[in-house]
Amino acid sequence: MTEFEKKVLKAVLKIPLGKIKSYKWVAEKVGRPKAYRAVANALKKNPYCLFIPCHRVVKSSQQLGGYSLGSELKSDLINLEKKIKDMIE
DNA sequence: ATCATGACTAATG
DNA sequence: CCATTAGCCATGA
Repeated sequence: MTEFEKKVLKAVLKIPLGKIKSYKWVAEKVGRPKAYRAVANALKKNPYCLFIPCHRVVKSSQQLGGYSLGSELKSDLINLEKKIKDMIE
């Protein structure tokens, strides 16, 4: 595991329930505003889906990006979390 | 050191 | 809205 990857994962862990952030946002968070592409690589390499909410990371245009376990699952998870959030509030 | 590879982005036609 | 283009960067071979 490289330092860069750790930083990325840490940043992703901070994304709150029901919210989504862009790859660019993560890149800036780790101090490398232009490494959004590398960020995508890191997420792809570390499918710790149970602990790292990588499904909350989408494209900058709010468009659903990719997902190692299938983009449909990704959107499902996003909607699910949204419901959970509303339910709790 | 060099090269190819993306879950990308922004700009342009 | 869709296609193309150039820029960008960590990572592995």
